[in-house]
Amino acid sequence: MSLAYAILATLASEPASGYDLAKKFDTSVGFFWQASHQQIYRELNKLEEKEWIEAETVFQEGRPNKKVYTLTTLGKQKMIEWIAKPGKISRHKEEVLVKLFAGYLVPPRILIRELERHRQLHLRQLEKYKGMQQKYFANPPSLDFPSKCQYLSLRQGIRYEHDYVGWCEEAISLLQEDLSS
Amino acid sequence: MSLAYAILATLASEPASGYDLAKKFDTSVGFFWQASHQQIYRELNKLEEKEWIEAETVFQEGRPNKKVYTLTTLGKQKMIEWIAKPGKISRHKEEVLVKLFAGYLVPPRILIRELERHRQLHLRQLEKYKGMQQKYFANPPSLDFPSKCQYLSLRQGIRYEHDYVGWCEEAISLLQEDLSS
DNA sequence: CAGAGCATGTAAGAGGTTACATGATTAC
DNA sequence: GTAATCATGTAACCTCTTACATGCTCTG
Repeated sequence: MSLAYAILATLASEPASGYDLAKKFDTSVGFFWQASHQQIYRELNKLEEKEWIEAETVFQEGRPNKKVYTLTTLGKQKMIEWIAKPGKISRHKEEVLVKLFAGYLVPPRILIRELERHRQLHLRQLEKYKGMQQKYFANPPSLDFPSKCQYLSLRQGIRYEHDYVGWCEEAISLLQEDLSS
Repeated sequence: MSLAYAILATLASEPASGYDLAKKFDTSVGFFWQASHQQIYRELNKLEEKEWIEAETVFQEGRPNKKVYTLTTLGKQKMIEWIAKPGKISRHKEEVLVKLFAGYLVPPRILIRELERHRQLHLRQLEKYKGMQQKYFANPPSLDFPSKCQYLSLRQGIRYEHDYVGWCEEAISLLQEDLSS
């Protein structure tokens, strides 16, 4: 059900087509929710049927026409109700940790190599987020309420990636003691 | 596919029944991978068919019989191959952040209340993990290789929860400035 | 003229959730 | 006697991923 609300949340700030949404799910909204274009188009049809959003076809020259979706009053109301409703704690799934859990089956250097790879992937993500922070949210206390909300989403991403990199380093250095075997 | 490997990883350390596995997915393995008993039983059948695991029925008095699963040589080999194969970065989905992203639709106090709830849930989780760390992994450098691997999984959980609590506090204190509206 | 970007979809299958179903024993 | 624990499953449904499918324009 959360995908529906992630779409509504995005449409709340401005109307968008399925294609636009797919792009946002690769960047901004993508910090905390991912969805492929296939999922998005399917969900948009469902939401339109329920009349939480409405579509307007925009004719374009030199480009395919697009259907631009807008949040309806009903949709906005449903979004507000959902925000106010206490939510469950999100448990995350980490493939690397599954590997590590049975990591004693392979020589430590294999694990270290994989952890090093992940360290670099997360480091790259961290740099990207930090760049965005500097560019769009230079002075947090001066932001208006809507911007603060989105700034705090980005802050989560930054903290998470920073911490992940730290954990990789801790893990690598502990495993290095067993490198002889 | 990862659920299969999460089960194999668990069976690698000791044979277990579906019921035993379900319990572990609520505790230790549950730090980084969650699964319901329905999923587990379905997956166990698939893995038995592929001969990655094998079952032995254990007759019990006063209790229902159980099927205890063991990793086969093939299963162990598949697990080792999977560990060595470079994996993708796991992106996490955070419902609270979807709420925050459209959080300007509701008064700040609603958001603060929800963030406070999550702060407490994660704090409780953190205390639980810290307790486990003290109990089972008091002196990390002295641990053997297999224990180190499992210790590092727990460390991730601890870091994650600690950081999450920190983010909640940061978010709450920033939003408190808008509390008048 | 090749490749990237715009724009929208279908179909199959894997993964995951919720509800239903049974039945014995043990602890309070 | 009520609830929790042990033990295993089926069925329906929803969500998510991967692959396939089309066709136009703009940039290099």
